[in-house]
Amino acid sequence: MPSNQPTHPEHDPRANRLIAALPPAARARWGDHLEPVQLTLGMVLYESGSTLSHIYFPTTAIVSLLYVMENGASAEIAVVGNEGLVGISLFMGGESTPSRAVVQSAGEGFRMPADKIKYEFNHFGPVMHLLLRYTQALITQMSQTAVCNRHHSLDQQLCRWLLLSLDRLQGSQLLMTQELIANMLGVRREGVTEAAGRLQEAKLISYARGRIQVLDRHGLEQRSCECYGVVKREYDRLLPPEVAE
Amino acid sequence: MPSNQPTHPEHDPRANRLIAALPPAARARWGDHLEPVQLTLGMVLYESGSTLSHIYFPTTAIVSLLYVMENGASAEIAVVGNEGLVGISLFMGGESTPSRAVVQSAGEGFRMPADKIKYEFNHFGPVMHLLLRYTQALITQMSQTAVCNRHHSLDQQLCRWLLLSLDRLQGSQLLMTQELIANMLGVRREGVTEAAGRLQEAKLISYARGRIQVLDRHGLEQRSCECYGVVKREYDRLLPPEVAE
DNA sequence: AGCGGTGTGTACGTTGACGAACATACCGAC
DNA sequence: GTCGGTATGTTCGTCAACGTACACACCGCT
Repeated sequence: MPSNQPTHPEHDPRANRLIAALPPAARARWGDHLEPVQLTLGMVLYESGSTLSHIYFPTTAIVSLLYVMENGASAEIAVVGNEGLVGISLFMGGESTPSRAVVQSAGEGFRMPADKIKYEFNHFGPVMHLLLRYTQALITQMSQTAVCNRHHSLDQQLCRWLLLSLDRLQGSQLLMTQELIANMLGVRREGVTEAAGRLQEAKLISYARGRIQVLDRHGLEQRSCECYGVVKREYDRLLPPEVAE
Repeated sequence: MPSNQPTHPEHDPRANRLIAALPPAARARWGDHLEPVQLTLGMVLYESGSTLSHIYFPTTAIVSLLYVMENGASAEIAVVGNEGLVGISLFMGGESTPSRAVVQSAGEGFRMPADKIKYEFNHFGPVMHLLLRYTQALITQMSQTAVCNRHHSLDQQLCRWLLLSLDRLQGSQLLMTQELIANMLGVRREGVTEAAGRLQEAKLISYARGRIQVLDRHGLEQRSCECYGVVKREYDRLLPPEVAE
């Protein structure tokens, strides 16, 4: 199936909104250091506690930051797509985090060596400020995940999660088994089956064997909790479509 | 009771570990701009969406970052004491956040005007790096709150919360009603009563009318989930007792 | 055509937290 | 000492999610 897979025919870094928002001078500088990468389903970009070698900028892929507990259960902390980057700890100074980054939806992206991004961060104010604003948006997403885990029903959380994923993809289709979604949300697979069944019955989605088609995006937003909106608005506020140069 | 209340007889900024970790030159510079403040129970340091005028450095007080939902229910995102600061969005660039900062345990602290901290952050590398490392530790706490909300029992969460609070205070006593704890954890007050009753029965704590005495800290750690340890280790790793100058 | 693996659906009892309602206990002020 | 407010304790039915177990459906392979 090499037809519909965009096997990087001149893969453009600007497909990542963070890179697109860079000042032209910075984008020109980065060109040399950005390496296109295929991000395959399940690929681990970094492991809990490991020192990162690269920072990743997804374009068509989606990456989950998740924490894996001692007993093996997991919970998603945040999701990163073409609006962001994976590996903030490199420029935040910690070099590693207690979480893991896993490719949740296969696709492409770019990566940049650790030393290069650190140099950029430390020597160019506009780059630094852009990355920090993104980090603040990410913090909001993490916070809201905590709130959502505490107060909202599985149905609401599933809606939120579908919407967050949808925003980071082109089109209205997700390739994602219920098992995988359950791992992300940190719930039972059966629970996802039931919740998804209810959404399907309400004609909001239709799915079959790992292929979820969103039929009524507005309906999903209605059924979702406020968390989705809070996160979305904060990303829009902190990372406007075009960042002034 | 003016005897045991340290009504700032030469209140030392270095009681805040972040300030203590500053290079001497920076600490000297900051002296002029740090204003001692009394932080009273329930005081709101910033409100969701509001632009911050100051950044706060608690010394003996504890501040909760919490999100208040549309229906009024709340959930704590993170807790800040003498190891940190309140108002990261000032230097992260967002100016505001969707959360609220409330004084959870009365005490003292210092504050610094917004423009001063921004200037320090942007012009002095060591200051910037210290603040960013702190921010990463805070991110870990937020992430772990999300995980804990998903997977752990109220008993475990209460232990985690007591330990986190204890680490940010001197002594082994907390002044905190069960009602307040319930608001922080985002659970029912009755649930806290029951969980606290179990802890009391196990001789780990004793409390009476808003006064919680921790009797067996080690026991609390045993009963807590892994989340407490993960957060603690990450703070220790990112903010060592003395930061090299 | 048959087979095995993967993904999904359904059922059952259990449980931890919920919402609501109410009972007690303590403290300080008058 | 009484009173009122605040803090804590207890109960009861409800419910969403859990753990477990198993049935079915679909896909690609030989």
